[in-house]
This record gives sequence, structure tokens and C-alpha cells, in this order.
Amino acid sequence: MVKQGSFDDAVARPAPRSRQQIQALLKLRELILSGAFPPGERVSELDVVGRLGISRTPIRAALTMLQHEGFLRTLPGGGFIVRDFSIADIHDAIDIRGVLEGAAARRAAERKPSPAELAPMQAVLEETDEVLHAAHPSQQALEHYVRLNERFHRLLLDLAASPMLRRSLAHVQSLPFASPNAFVEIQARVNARDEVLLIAQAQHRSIVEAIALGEGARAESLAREHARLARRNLDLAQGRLELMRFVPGAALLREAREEP
Amino acid sequence: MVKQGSFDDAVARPAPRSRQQIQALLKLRELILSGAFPPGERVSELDVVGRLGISRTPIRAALTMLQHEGFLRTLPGGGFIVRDFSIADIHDAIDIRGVLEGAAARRAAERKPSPAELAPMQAVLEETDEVLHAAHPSQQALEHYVRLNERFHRLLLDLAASPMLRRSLAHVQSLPFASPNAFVEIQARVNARDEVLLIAQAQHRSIVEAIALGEGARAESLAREHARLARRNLDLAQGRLELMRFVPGAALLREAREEP
DNA sequence: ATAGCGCAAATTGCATACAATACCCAAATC
DNA sequence: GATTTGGGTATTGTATGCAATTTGCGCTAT
Repeated sequence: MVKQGSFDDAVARPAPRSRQQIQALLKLRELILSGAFPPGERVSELDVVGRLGISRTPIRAALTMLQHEGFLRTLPGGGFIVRDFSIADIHDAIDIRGVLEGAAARRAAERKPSPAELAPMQAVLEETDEVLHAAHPSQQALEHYVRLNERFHRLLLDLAASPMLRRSLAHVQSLPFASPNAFVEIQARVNARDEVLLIAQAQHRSIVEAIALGEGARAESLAREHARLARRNLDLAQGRLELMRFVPGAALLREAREEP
Repeated sequence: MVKQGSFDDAVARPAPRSRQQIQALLKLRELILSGAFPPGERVSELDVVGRLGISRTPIRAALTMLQHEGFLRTLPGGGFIVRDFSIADIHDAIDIRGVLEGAAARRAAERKPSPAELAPMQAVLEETDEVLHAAHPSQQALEHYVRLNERFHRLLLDLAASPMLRRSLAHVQSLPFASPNAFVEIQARVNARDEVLLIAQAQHRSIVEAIALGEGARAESLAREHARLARRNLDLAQGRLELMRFVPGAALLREAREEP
């Protein structure tokens, strides 16, 4: 009934088809995210060949994939350079994620899903409640929460039943700091009592309620506001270097320099 | 002041860096859109090599680009297959474009651009008025309108000053039937008196007005509604095969078959 | 001293040989 | 007769040599 997957997850999974390509993609992304290739530095194919011990062909493929994911820019004369990101870029990405998830929530609501269809989300809500209330702050509980959070957002997207929305969101979230879980780690460190997580959970509940009632506009604005929580967590970490280290892709961040 | 381009137009221009890749991409896309490779058919590399007289390397690059553009899907065992699209897919793509352009309009309004910044849009509005009122329906006038329409939508995106929005919209519009100009041709054929174009122009005016007044919510809903015009034009053509031929990418359309 | 020109080195783009893998059909066995 | 297994074929994945382009440096001339 819920026709989906039509648009292919090829954007989400960059669909590397062989072992060498997979290895090259994973290792290279890891190297970039860890700062081994600083932003602004040119990434030469032969350089990567030397570091990974893989021949140029699969490495070129991986470079193109990383370009589509947003980590690399192409140079006019050919070749790639590592992108850098400003805080404004992250704000921007989070906002667009909010717009898209808002659209997903609206479409989910307008489809008026049956209780049976909503059951998986309800289950996530309840399981999250247990995690938040039973367990005291622990790394394990946090990881459990992260998994549940991811599941919630995936189920929301499923309910929207929109291949194009799926494709667009996957594209946006290929940037690590645009994912729904991007700042959970930070928020847990800044606020041991998980206050923000409780707020997030309340928002999840409201979104599901709005969807169940078919209240599209409400669902949309709630989902948008929900994305703002990530911005808030980011702003909390702003300026505190010991926290900014936990921002995904922190190595690609350029601190705001050259202010008048 | 309007920081832009940060996110790279690499998604818009798939950034082929050499002549062979460009040729392969353009010719292959042309072949697919013209129906030379019917939907569902596997596109073998050697087959394309035979048809285009270009070696496998640039052809592989072109194939992956076309996959990212949405025309091809990857097969589990490797290789590509031509995608097909349903009317529902087109509706979906148009809706998401509406969502994104709505977000663009809102952000433009919330930035409260100065009259100087809005001048280019005002100029487009006036020039479009001239085209719509002076000229009687002619192919030349229509082409002029198409150019102006494209300019309007590009300027709107510029005003939003959001790299991520730019990237996402480019991604969505890589599918030809998701572009703002996709159905202008059809509408002109179905309704010689350009009624719909007048409506579109009125909507353009309202959007600019809302932006100028800083009315974000109004600008957003207007832009969304504006995208619905494309849907309406598509629905007008629905079922009339002599019109559906003019839908961009018509060769990739699968008519709704196997209904219960 | 500086600007412009030209050559050399480095780097990407292209082509192709070779390897690995998936697919298909046929044959044999249960 | 159905199922499974084997091999052969087709197709994609990988590596690398060669060509073309770009970049940067040094030399020269003004």
C-alpha cells in the first residue's frame, strides 16, 4: 500500500559495487572526517593511492562519491579539494532538514495512516520513554536512545510515502552534521540530566499525535521546530572548544575568522 | 553580502571535467530521454561503447552521473537499468519542488531584502508582463516566457541565500519533469489564450510582494501553490496521448497498467 | 626588479588489458 | 521430472600505460 523505495536508495547508499570501491570510500571518508586531509587541501589521486594501496580507478570512483556527498569540491582544472564548513552552513543544513522532515510529517498526516501503520512509531515512543525514565545517564542508554531516535526519523519518512522526499533527505543527510542524531552526544555532555532529550521526546509524541489526527499543518510545524533542537544544541557548544570536538565532521569546520 | 555558491553547483552541473565525459553524458542522456534505451532495459557499458565510440572509462563516469540524476538505477549484481516513472512520481517530484521553493520564498522574505536586491525580480515581472500582453501566442514569445520564468525561479533561489537549498533544488530538478518550465509547452498547446501563464504571473507578483513586505509565511504558501500549477498542467494532459508526448522525459513514463 | 614567456614536472583524463564475478544453460543425478 | 551442479560466456571491476592538460618555476628581456 505504501509505495516506496521507488526512487532508489542509491543516494543514501552511494552504491559502491565492489570491494575496492567500498574500501576506498570508507577509508577516504574516514580520513577526511578525521582531519587527515585538512579543508582546503587538494586531494591528489596518486596521494590517496599511496596511502590506501588501492589503484586509481576505484579511488576516482570514491572521490566522485564523496563529491556528491558534499565533502569534496571539484577544481576548475580537474581534481578535488576538501570542503570546509561554517557554522552558518550547519545551521542552513539543519534548517533544510527541518523543512523536509516537516514536509514528511505533513504528508504522513494527510495520508491519515491507520493505527496499525502507526504502531511501530508508538512502539518507539514507548521504548524511548523507558530509556529516558528508567536509566540514569549512561553511555549505553545514550546509544540506545540514538538508535531509537534514528528509527523514529526513519519511520516518519516511511509514513510520508514519498520517494522524492526520501531521496532529498538522504542527500541532505549525507553531511554528517545534518543527521537527526548529530548533536545528541553534545547535548548529553552539556546537560547531564537529559533535559533536551525529554523535550525532543515530547515533540516526537506531538508529531505522532498530529499525524494520527490527520493534522497536517500542525505536524509540519512541529517537525520543523523539532529540527531547531539540533541548532540549539549546536549553539550550546558554540565557542566551547572542548564540546565542538564532538560535532560530527568537526575537522571540516572553519572557525569564523577575518571578522571586521 | 549574500553568501552563496558555497555548496557548489556540482550537483547542478555534474562537473564533468573532460570532453569525452561531457560527450558521453550528453549523448547518453539524450539517448535515454529519447527512448533509445527503454525503461527497464539494462544499459551495458560495452553496448554504450559501441554506440558512442567512447571508451569505457568516461562512459562509466557518465553512467554514475546519470544514476545520481535519477535516470538510472543500479542492479544488485552491478550494472545499470533505466528507471521508469509513474504519474505519481511526477506529482511527488513537483510537490517536493514546491516545498523547497516555498522554503526559498520564506527565507527570502525573512531576510527582508532591500529594494535594490529585489530590482532584478521586478524587472523580470515587468518584462514578463510585456511578453504576455503584447505578443499573441507565438512560439517565439513562448520561448521568451520560458527564459523569463527560469530567471524568476533562479532569482528566487538567489534571494534565499541558502547553499543547501540550492543544492537540494538542483538535485530535485535534475529530473526534467520537475523543472519549473516542464509543462509550459503543454499548457500553451492546451490553452491557446495563455490563461494559465497569466495566473502564474499573478502568483509571481504576489510572491515578490510578500518577500518585499517580509511576509514569510505568505511567501511560502504562495510558492507552494505556484508549483501546483505544474501539476494542474500535467493533469490537463493526462490521458491525452498527443499531449503527453510533450512531457519532458515522456519516454520514461510508464502508463498506469495492471489496475485491479 | 619585474613582467612575460616557455619549458618541465606533476596530475588528471582516457584507453585497454586483465581479473573477478555473476549469469545462464546444459547435463547429470536423485 | 525436478533439482542441483558444473562450466562457459557475458559483463563488470581493477590496474596500469599513455596522452593531454595544467601548474609552477626559472629564465630572459625590458
